Amino acid sequence: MTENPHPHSNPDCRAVSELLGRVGDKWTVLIVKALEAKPRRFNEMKREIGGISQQMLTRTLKTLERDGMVARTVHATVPPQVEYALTPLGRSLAVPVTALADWTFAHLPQIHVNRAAYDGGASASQLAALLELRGKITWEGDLDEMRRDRL
Amino acid sequence: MTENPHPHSNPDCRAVSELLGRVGDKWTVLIVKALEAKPRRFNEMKREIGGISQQMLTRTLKTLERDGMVARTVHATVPPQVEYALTPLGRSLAVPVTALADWTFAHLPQIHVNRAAYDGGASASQLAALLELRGKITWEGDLDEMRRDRL
DNA sequence: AACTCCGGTCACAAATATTGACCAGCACCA
DNA sequence: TGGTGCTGGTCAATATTTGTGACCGGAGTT
Repeated sequence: MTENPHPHSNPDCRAVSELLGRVGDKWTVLIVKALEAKPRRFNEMKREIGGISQQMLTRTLKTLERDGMVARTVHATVPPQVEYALTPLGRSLAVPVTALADWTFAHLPQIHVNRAAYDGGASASQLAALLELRGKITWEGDLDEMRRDRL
Repeated sequence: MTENPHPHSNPDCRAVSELLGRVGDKWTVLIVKALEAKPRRFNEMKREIGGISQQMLTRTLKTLERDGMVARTVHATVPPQVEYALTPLGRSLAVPVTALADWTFAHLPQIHVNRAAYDGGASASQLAALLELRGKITWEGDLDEMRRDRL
């Protein structure tokens, strides 16, 4: 309590952690990654990301817009198209976010093996063998279901 | 639809996004950052991070352990001490996570200005001026309260 | 004897995420 | 002329996650 000479002690932690919660958010990362390539329209992103609900997409985009990372442009065309693009700030965010996404992608198989091993050593070796053979998980959902059953 | 030559198209997206949800999680980031410096014990972390409930700390640590990023060691001493440390995988995760945390810390003031500006241009300029003068927000909670009032 | 710290777990309440329906306008197709 | 689908959303209800406070046993402290 009386001691906090740590580099990231309480006062900063609070504000940083709040922002981290948004910036490191699952959907935020995916949206930033998507917009990094090129600006997109609403449903275009929805389709590409896949698995995101309209509401979450709307909400996350609105938050990102508020934070000044995404610019929202309404083209008053026949069917009103709304284009989302990364601002300079958003583009600077894309750097660490991309790093995180790349790490995630690179270590995904390893983590699935770890999970299987943790959940029950029984079939873990088999799964590990499978992974060795295939180099990558064929359909990640299968593994997820397996672990859910065990939990 | 018929076109998805994108580097991160749907099938992978699902698995990646699930993992991103954990890896980019607010508490995960803070825990990894804390453990990056040195291994810690349970209540030690709880005190240092501050604002995390026991349950969330337990839960997050358990998840990290399952994913093989954190090693849990129980010292069967007089009061059983539990030490958490980053595994090699965890340490490799610390790299992008640190990058994200650093970005967050660096751009925190800017984002607070953006938010204030978005919420109501009225006091935004004043806030911006304040920020210019101080170089950093004195107490972030104040700004948060302001924006909450507006929403 | 009463209190506190250790590392949790449990049940419950509150916040948050996701689902699915719906909206209005226009285009395409038959 | 009516059915279908696309545009970018909003809304209510529900599922999931997160946070709260109490409790646990054992040991040391006062």
